[in-house]
Amino acid sequence: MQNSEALTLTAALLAAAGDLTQRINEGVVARGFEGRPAYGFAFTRLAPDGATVTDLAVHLGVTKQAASQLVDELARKGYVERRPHPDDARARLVVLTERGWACTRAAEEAAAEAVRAWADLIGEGEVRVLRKRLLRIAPGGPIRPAW
Amino acid sequence: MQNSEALTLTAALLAAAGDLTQRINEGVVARGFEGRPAYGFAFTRLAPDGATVTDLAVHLGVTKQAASQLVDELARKGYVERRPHPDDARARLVVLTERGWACTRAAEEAAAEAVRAWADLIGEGEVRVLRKRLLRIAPGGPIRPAW
DNA sequence: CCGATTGGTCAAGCTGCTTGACCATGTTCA
DNA sequence: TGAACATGGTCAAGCAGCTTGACCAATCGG
Repeated sequence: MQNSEALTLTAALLAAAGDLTQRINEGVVARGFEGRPAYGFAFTRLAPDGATVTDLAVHLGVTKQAASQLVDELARKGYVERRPHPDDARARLVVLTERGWACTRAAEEAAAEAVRAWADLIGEGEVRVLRKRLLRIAPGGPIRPAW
Repeated sequence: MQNSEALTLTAALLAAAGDLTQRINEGVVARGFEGRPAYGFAFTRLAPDGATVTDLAVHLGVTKQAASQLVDELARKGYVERRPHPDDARARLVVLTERGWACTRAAEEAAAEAVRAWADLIGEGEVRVLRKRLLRIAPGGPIRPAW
């Protein structure tokens, strides 16, 4: 492989990720929620049964202070609540509110819609393959701004 | 496709892009250059014959002020020079210095090395396919932080 | 040849992150 | 048991990298 092709691949990855992220956010906003892209990725961690700020920080690849600020923001907008942790009095469990669930569903819808546009370009099967390869390559990579 | 899979795909894209970007930057630093990931993407635009600040801004998806600041930074570190533009006295042509070329080559090497690690995981052919699909999907997407 | 456009910079401000300090609770082990 | 250390969380301050706004010089278009 020629050298510059590797940089091209990186640029293409960034472009694809940025494109998708942007479309999802626009879709969420269009559905009546205010937010920035980070919300969706936070939701995927909070979704099942909630998580602690530290959990969230690890998932997003930021400091716990940054995660705490994000939670503040989400709470201020009514998407999440901080509850006492059942097992550990130091910790607080961050859980989605009803509105938070609604926003999560909106994000999933918007994401599915954006991906559908890709499927029209390269086929649904190829999209699935793409996803599979990527998960294989960077399983635990940071879900963060790339630069 | 189930809804949440679309968000997973996005996360995987971000993770892969972030992973690769990080590795490249580390590789460049390890080769004795100081820099941040944006440099590499700037270089790909400046590489052949230079470019104007506005060109660079479009390529990176930022304002021309931001691009100008980046050029300041690159110039301060000796990677680029601002020259008068041959055809347009308003414009200035930003060109790579010898050190800039060296850093560009280092970035390409580091990128190739990082991608090689992927080839070990999914095969070189698959990497090529991946690149092809991505270029098809988001040809002119913004080369920018995703959120 | 004059108004509108384009390339570029300066200045100020803001957002989202970081580092550092700190407190409360939990865990470990002599 | 209790002293030392580890862990979850917040508050505060600072900073990097971007934005908006204002402006100047050069070019283009009628």
